[in-house]
Amino acid sequence: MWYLDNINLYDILCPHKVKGYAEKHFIHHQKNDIIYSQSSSHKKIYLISKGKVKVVKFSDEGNEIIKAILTKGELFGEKALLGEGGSDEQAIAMTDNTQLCPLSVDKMYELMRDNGRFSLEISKIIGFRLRKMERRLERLLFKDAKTRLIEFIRDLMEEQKGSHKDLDPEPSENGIEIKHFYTQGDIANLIGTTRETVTKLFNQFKKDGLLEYSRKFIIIKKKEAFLKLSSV
Amino acid sequence: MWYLDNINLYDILCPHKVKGYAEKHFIHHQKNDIIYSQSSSHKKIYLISKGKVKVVKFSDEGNEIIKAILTKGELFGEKALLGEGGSDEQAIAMTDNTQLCPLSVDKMYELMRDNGRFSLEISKIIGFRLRKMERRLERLLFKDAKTRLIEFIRDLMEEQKGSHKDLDPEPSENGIEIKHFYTQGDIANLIGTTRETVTKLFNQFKKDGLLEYSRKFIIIKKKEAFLKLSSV
DNA sequence: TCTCAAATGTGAAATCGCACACATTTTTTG
DNA sequence: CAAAAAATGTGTGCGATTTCACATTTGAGA
Repeated sequence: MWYLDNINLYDILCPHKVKGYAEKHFIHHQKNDIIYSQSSSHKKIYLISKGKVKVVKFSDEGNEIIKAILTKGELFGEKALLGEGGSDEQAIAMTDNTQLCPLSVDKMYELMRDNGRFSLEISKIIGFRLRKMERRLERLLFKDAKTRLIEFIRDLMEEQKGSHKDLDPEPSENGIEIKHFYTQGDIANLIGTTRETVTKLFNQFKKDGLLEYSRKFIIIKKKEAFLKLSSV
Repeated sequence: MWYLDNINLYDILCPHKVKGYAEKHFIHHQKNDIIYSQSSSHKKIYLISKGKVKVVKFSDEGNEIIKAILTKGELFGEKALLGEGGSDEQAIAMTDNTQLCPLSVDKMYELMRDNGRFSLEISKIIGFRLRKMERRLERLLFKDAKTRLIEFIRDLMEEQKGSHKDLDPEPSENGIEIKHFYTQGDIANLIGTTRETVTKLFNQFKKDGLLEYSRKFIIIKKKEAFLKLSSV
């Protein structure tokens, strides 16, 4: 009962919404809008109700590191809970008509104080994020670029299988179709390599008849053979 | 008031301890004892009251990845809160006479439900861990091994400055003395390089008169020059 | 105090994937 | 629909690290 993996914050925030957080309190953003950058000392946490959001950080040298790409039902800006000293993290809307439910840190504290279930869910969300980060780090440390790409795709596959249990995730006709919204550059960033390397790997896979790549879909033709390519 | 960076869970757990968690409920471990490995389906969270604990994960190939090295006042095993599906993480005592205060997940939930302040602190602890992980990842992505080592040492320096405000962290006599308990192998693991590379870098630094290295101490001779070595 | 395993030191050879420099294709936007 | 901007495709040289193979030192435990 408490051990649910799929958290739905809407359920928890619903009563909160009712108590005066009507529709008009949602905020909307267009593609590439900056929702916040740390410099503007933001003190809000956001729950995504529509669209996609990219949380990034720019290193001193101007490199972009993608911390997370989030969609409906997910939460970001939770670092505001930690108080000052945050890095210059930015949140950017990736789609038009991105709809967010903003919560001030103070409101957040209030909710956490009053609602045990809510606090727990927040802890879990941050915990899951930590776990994901650890996986990313682990791969970066021990696997080569090819393996990292394969595991990234495998994760995509499993996430998709998890979220739409109703949909058949495996139309045996053409292979396994994975819907996605990453550019090769994004993928490169997430797995810690260069865009060029990702491109070359995808084309290698394609040439070997293992998968098809397009902007919106990855189709795994030969799952077993593909997964087996990972080093060790 | 809520924005305290240094969290002391003892303050929060004290009432809890009083309510029946007397001294006898602490558990003790000797060096290299395995406190838990995920396989044993542990359902506990631990607060360290004495000693040091290393949380590691072994990858499929048997490589060790150090997730965290923790000391008094810090908390681990919090992934138990997330429910099943954890990786095969292990926690190992690094020192003799390591003293821990174990809390069952259920007790934890109970505490979190009843005590808003407590929940918040837990969220913050996990949040700080996440932030640290992100820093580690960022460095790994964009900095070379030398820079990573320098920044690792700088972090050590700052942590030490932060925790003992009473102690003078800078005996101008010889330089800045940093107490530590890492082997070069540990450091290599934490910054994502090989032990050999760390050795060579330390010796390079020593040769250049920038620092002294020993098992227990690192002494920064020329802080400015040393920090300036990092690439950009 | 002696022993032995763990930690540290060092060099030579091998290499992954990055950086760079473009060409081509696709998508967005006015 | 045309023009500009993003995203993708591809080759080449190079360089920071890894790997491997040992030597030496340290310190914990018996």
